[in-house]
Amino acid sequence: MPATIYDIAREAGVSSSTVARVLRGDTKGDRKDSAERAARIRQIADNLGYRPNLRARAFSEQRTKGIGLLYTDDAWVFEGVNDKVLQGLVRELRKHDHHLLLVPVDAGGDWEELLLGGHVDGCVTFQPLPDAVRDGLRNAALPCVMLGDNSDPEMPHIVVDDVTGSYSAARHLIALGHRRIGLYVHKTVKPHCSIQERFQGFETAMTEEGLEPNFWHCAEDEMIAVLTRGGARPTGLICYSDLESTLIGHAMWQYGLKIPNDLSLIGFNDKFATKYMTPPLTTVGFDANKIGTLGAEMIIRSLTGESSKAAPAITSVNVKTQLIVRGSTAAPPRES
Amino acid sequence: MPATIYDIAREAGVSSSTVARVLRGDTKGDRKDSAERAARIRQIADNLGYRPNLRARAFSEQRTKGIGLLYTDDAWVFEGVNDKVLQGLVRELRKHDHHLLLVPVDAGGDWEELLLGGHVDGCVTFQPLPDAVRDGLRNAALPCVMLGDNSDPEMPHIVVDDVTGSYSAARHLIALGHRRIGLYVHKTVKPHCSIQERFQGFETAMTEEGLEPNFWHCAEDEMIAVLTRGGARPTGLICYSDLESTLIGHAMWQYGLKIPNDLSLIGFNDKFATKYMTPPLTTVGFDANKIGTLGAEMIIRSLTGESSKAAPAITSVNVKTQLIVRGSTAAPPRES
DNA sequence: GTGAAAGCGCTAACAC
DNA sequence: GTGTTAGCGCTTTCAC
Repeated sequence: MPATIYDIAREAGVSSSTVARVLRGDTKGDRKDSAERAARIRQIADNLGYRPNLRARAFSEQRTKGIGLLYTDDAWVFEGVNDKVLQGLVRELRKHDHHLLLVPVDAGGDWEELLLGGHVDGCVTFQPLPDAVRDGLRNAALPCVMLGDNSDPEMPHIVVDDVTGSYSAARHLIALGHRRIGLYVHKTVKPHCSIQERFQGFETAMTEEGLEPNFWHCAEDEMIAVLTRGGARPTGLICYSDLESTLIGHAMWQYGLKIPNDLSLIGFNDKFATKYMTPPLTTVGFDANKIGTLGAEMIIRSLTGESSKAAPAITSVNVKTQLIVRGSTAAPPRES
Repeated sequence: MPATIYDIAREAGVSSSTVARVLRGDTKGDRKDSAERAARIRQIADNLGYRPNLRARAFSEQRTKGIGLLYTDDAWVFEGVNDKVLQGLVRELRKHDHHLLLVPVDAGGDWEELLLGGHVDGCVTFQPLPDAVRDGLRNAALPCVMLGDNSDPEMPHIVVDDVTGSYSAARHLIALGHRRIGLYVHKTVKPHCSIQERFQGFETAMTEEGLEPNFWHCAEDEMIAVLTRGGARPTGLICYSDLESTLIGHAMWQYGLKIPNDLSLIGFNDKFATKYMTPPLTTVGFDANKIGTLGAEMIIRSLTGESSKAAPAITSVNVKTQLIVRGSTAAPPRES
């Protein structure tokens, strides 16, 4: 049975409130006798191996210091760059004495009791939330920060500067001499802001040059069929993420086509493995860890409700992207 | 202000315990008046949007239904196959009405208060724990299950059948005609059971054939130097994980050497991307999701303390491996 | 600076 | 089957 403040109080011959205050460090140490008493209390606490009971504290303070990470798609959370986001998020939350809970919120997730029962003080999301969840959070007035998603204009969010990212990717291909360039999104990626914005940057670059912004949102087979047909096939392809790049790169290899000779390929996210692809992948990177760190700060801030002060709550952050040129892009093949 | 059982009790004109009982479903419904009253209570609870306060419940029940995932190395948790383990773990825990907390336990993790303060009922680990953490858990009598690690013989664990996995990998290479075969572990991988056991299976296969079980535990540069020297270099390499395979495969490509023509390569873990490598990687796979699922069941069981009954507590599970033969292995080059 | 006491919302033991 | 009551261990007020 772990020691409580009462055990300490009894042994020290003081009241429990004194113990609580001392252990909280809420004592000035003006008077000499007080300081001595405080030292003794601390000593006793130490001897007894005292740890504050966090369940009791949570009950009393009416908060758990827990943040829920809400998600519907397992693969999306752990694959790709989101692992880095998650790392940054957890670490930063711990610094602020908070912790992260993994909460699937889809059909089988059984999220209602957990979230609305007050087991978390706030949430963070990686993906657009199901409507039911969003309404639930709103009713419960649970603060929420969206990471890599701005599907709900009322919620604070952190997104990647997708427009600039895809713009620079397209520009890179154009500079190499490509004219038939496409943007490819796998059909399993649900429509959301990132797709739109990556298209927008791409489109801008293309129309600046009077080129057609080809767009595909389909299964890989379909995309591959387009890439392997003769004649006016694309010579450059910007992929929505490194996943598409992997699939396409692999298919090209199967068809005996070379990257970058036959097709220049650009990915998105710069996940770890892409620099070891054959050839290493040119990709649009960004500081994923920072997204997590910033996200943690934002949710913590909205918990403490600093928004009411002079500084208004930060509601939108845009993380810069950077094109990382590696071996998967080159001048297009000569027209034969 | 959310409704409590007292609000419901007042409105229904009954006591709070009756409300609690009814909402818990702990009522037989024998008597007619009771059933009616129960229905009315449920109705009122519904109208008031009642949710049980989990903080209060946790305080009262002296448990949070939270399980901590303890780790020291961020990359290790989220990279590789552990993402699948994690998915299985979270989902299964949710089925049992528990949830998962991510808890870094290294120097900056600040884990003590969280774990020893009773904010979790048990733990799961992916890696050997720092001694301080292990002692802390033991003192606090916190149940713990180790996943993919058996460094502490006193703790229940789930491991992969590494011996058989590496044995079959070696056997595969031998059958293809290889004689100079090595096992490679990256130097960043700390010595632990998996390394030993993968070596053991490998060694057994090699000595059965009177071959030398070459072993390297070093940086990739060093390994690559060995692989690219002339003469008696290895023709087959079994890698500790898919990471090593990726690094080595990439280096071979840089040196203009072909896989599998110049070197047969085998990975471990069968992570998603390996089947899209060029060439697709032959690898030792296993059901990572199942490890998570089983792990969840084990920790839940140890929480409810079923071990005291007739069935003894399960303390060790071995997950089967399977060699997945793809394009990265072939007959060795002819001796020139 | 200190102590007494109320309260957080639920569970569980007990008397009716 | 129902109501009463006593905790759970902390925080927070309010006298002193």
